Amino acid sequence: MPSASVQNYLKAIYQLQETCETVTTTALAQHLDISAASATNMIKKLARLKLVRHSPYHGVELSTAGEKMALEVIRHHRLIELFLAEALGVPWEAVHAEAEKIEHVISEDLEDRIADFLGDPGRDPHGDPIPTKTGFVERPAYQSLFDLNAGQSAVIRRVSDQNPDHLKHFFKLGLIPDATVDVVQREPFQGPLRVRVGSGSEHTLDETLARSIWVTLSATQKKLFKAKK
Amino acid sequence: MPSASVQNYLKAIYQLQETCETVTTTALAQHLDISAASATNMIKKLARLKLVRHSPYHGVELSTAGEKMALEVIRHHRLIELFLAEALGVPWEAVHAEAEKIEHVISEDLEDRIADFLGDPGRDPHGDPIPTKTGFVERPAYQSLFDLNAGQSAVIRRVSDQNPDHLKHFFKLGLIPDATVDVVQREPFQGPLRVRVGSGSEHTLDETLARSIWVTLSATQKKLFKAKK
DNA sequence: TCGCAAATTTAGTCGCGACTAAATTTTTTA
DNA sequence: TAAAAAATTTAGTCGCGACTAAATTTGCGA
Ligand SMILES: [Mn+2]
Ligand SMILES: [Mn+2]
Ligand SMILES: [Mn+2]
Ligand SMILES: [Mn+2]
Repeated sequence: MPSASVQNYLKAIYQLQETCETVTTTALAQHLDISAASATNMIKKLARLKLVRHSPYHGVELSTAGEKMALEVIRHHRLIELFLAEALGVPWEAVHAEAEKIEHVISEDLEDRIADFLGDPGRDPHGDPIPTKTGFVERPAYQSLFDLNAGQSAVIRRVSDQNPDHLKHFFKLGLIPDATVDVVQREPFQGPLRVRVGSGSEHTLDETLARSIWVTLSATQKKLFKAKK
Repeated sequence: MPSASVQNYLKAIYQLQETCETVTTTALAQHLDISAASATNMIKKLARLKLVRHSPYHGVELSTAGEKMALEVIRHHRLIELFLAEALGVPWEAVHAEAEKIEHVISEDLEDRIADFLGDPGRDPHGDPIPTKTGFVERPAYQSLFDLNAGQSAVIRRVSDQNPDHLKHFFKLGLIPDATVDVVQREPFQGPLRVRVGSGSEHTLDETLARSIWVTLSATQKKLFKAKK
């Protein structure tokens, strides 16, 4: 039974590993909003516990045990998010903060009951995959909405749950998992993006927002892409 | 936002005050399963925070602010117990341990949603009254099942949720709030008690068990009592 | 390749909430 | 009512997880 702190560190390292192969002390510190010295401290502790491999000055990497533990916390987190949304109607921009605390205090039995209640769901409200009890998790290769070109059409698969204000905005615009978006216009030089949501309203998204949304190209698009080749 | 420790101490003091007027350091320490020195330490901190009045060597008493805070935690605890039982089918002997941890991490908004979901309930699964949001709580004058005499009939109002094994046993025997019990036989000298549950099976309860069940005399009994006078 | 800036680690400290051992106060009992 | 016992507080320590300031290492640009 690792402390809530250890759990949060492992989760953070896991999440950072999803983008960068090796996680730096500074990245970890920034992600958790603590000092770099504190991060070093905990990294050394995690290394002592064989939950990470630490190459001093060069970064940190989860061990098999560490990754397993991270996935357990993430499973708790995402199940709780979905449960709060489904059972209690907690709005999707609020579930993350709530789950961030509850994830550390529920028993395995409660975890199982929640999973059962939800029918063993595969995704949390933001489209993030929920790891299985056995520690397996999907790693779908999505692309950022920001990387699309004008004229392309895509299906939203996941949105970042880090910023409640962004989430609220996305919800209002209908930018939620499974929604269809067409890139109407694309400004050059990392400029903003104009999208049509479903077959309805059009909205402008700046880089930060567009980078918080991950999509897959819709079927017709993929065909087109193949044809070009 | 007081720490979970502070919350647990306040709750413990509140619960001890329900029986003894003034709470001793030792009683508090035993209740929380910590050393007396640790209790003294925290008592001094709570006194500094104006949450208790401390008369050194003589005991501790909640201030108005301390009682209010205790009731907030207790409200969380009992709402969570009932919610886990109702929404997820967590058995009544398990809800207490689970709520003991979750009570410290839910937001006010989540508290409200849970209360709403449950229809603003008055009692937790063990029959304990749930304080209102405004800090009001019933203080019904029940009597212990152990204090009844042979021939008396009563309705169970509340059972102690402290011991999961006892709770499991009570449940198996049908000794739950609103059940009717008749005292069939009463051994002298604090001896065990024989009761009929509902109009069904008979069971024997020793002192500890019988003292964990609180009842009100059933209507007919009260009449009899009046008549005698 | 050298020097500098950035990243990282080390050293030392703090608050929290626990502990044990010892001192003190209160209560009980002979 | 004085001594013994019990309860309580004080004194000092510890692990945890944070911090700042200082030292060290790394890597990059001139
Ligand atoms: Mn967390
Ligand atoms: Mn999420
Ligand atoms: Mn608690
Ligand atoms: Mn209860």
